Amino acid sequence: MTKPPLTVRELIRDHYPTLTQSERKFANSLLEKYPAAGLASITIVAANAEVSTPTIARMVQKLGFKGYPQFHQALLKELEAKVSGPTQRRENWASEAPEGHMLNRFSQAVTDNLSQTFSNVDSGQFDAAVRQLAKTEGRLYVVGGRITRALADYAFTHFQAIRQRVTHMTSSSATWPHYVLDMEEGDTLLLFDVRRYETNLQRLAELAAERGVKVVLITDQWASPIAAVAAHTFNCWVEIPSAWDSNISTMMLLEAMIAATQEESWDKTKERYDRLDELFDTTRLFRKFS
Amino acid sequence: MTKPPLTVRELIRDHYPTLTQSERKFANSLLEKYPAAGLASITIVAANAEVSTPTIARMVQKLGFKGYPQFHQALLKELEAKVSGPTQRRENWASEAPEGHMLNRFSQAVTDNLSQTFSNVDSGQFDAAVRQLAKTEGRLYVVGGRITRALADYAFTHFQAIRQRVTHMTSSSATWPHYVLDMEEGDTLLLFDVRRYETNLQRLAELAAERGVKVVLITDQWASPIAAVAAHTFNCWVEIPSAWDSNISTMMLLEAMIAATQEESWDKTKERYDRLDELFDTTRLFRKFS
DNA sequence: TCTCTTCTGAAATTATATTGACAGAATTTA
DNA sequence: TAAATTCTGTCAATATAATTTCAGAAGAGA
Repeated sequence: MTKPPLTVRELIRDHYPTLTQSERKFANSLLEKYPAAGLASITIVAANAEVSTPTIARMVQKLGFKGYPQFHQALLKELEAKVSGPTQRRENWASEAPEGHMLNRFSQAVTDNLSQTFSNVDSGQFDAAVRQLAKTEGRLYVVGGRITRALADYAFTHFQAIRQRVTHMTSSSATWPHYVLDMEEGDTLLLFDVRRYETNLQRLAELAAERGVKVVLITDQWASPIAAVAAHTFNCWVEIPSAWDSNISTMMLLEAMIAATQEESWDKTKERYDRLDELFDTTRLFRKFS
Repeated sequence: MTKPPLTVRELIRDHYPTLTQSERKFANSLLEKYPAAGLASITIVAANAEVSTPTIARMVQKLGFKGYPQFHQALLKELEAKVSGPTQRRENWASEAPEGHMLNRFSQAVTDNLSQTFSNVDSGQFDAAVRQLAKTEGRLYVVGGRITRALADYAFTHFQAIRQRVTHMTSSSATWPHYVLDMEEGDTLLLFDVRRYETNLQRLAELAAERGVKVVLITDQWASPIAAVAAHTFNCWVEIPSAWDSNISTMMLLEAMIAATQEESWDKTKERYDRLDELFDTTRLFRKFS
């Protein structure tokens, strides 16, 4: 039988009647700013509650802890559990595959990656990057590396539908100088670089930055060296149980950017979409969706 | 002028490029359990991240703190501010972006899609498809449509690393007959088709199936008509708050398949990977990952 | 008011945390 | 491959934290 570990909050409530005046002073101060008010050193905590350190020491022993460090640790465990708790919500959507099946291992890794990636995006940076991507006065160049070429391609296809003046720089770096020649201030370079970082891409980014082009970099959690010259950098978590890296979080961030860019300039975009639809109907390339 | 107090998370993000390997080890462990992993004593924190205490001390100084205690205090201040702030019941893994922000709406939609997709995969089908994809006796053809071309490209790049005899059929359908001419029994066709389904792709699938080629189809939740001739069909949920469809779940399934295929034939694959690595080293195209 | 009991914090003691110096390991560069 | 650089952990020193002791303060009851 596993014992249910009481939270410190509950412990305090239980022992409150037996606490002395100064001890209550501390108890109140902790409950008010829980758990932060209990996570500093005993000295600081005591000063904040305006009591002496022995008071705190005696009280945590009353609560059942061996000493202040143990009490501190208990608070920390609680906090940790709270933060990592929701991740376990994944249980719901595991498929019927057996425990160690690739599908389940994979879903776990992907969930973690997405979670990490999301919580590390700075929404200010994101908004700024989106505004940059929506700037139709300048040209938008898109480029990726060996693996991320596919993502660049995906980005290109979508951005092309949203706005004008989009260029996909082919992955053959021999042609890049021609593009650089035409780059000018106000242009944007959307660049994908995940490990193994490519020196070609770095050169390209440096040249572009020199010419006043704003570089939007999408990279992995370890950050490509290009971050040094990029106007906006985004880190995506990419680790999976495999010899290579996953690009799902990268794709997710990219799609979020596309969606936001579209929203940013919906008036202009809507018309483009309608015209595109018409064209598809005309060419009969696609079946009508039923 | 009020100073904008950067969060520790932001500080880490800003300094990440200049961090050393062990410092990143700690940075990752902290970001993973933020802020709990940084609120114990330097000794404990170091042990948890599996680095030495001086490493931590050096790093927090890099971040701009005078010493570990100052760093600890900064984390605590953040925690305190968060608890007393208005956004107390923040959604689990949403970033710090406001409620209705695109990032948060997007994360919700993506989570739902992945969840749906996962719980609708039949692990038997999955395993069977993987076995088919790992069959190196036959040739593996990969093809996608207007949007999914990028996914096909991604699949091609990875499968090419894993096995021999892989062909990416370009999206220009004019060239397809040439490929079909050479298709024979035992070959595999990995095909992506999401709405709007493309008639070209359907023709192609029918022709291939007639010739005894096993078709592995990755499509959306409404299923492309190609499912009728496919040996294995997988449905991916693709709806997001946008005028277009998301391909994150599609990508996820694809990556899971690649990972499983690689596992299936790891003995053969490992050697290919090593050789590939050597080649990259030789060409110096990529930086060594540090 | 006095005395007894209980509580509290100053100070001393002990334990632990933090930092700095250094040398070996790992990595990059020539 | 060898030299130079950078990184990383061990160890010692120093500082700080936690605990214990104890004398005085505060309150309760007579």
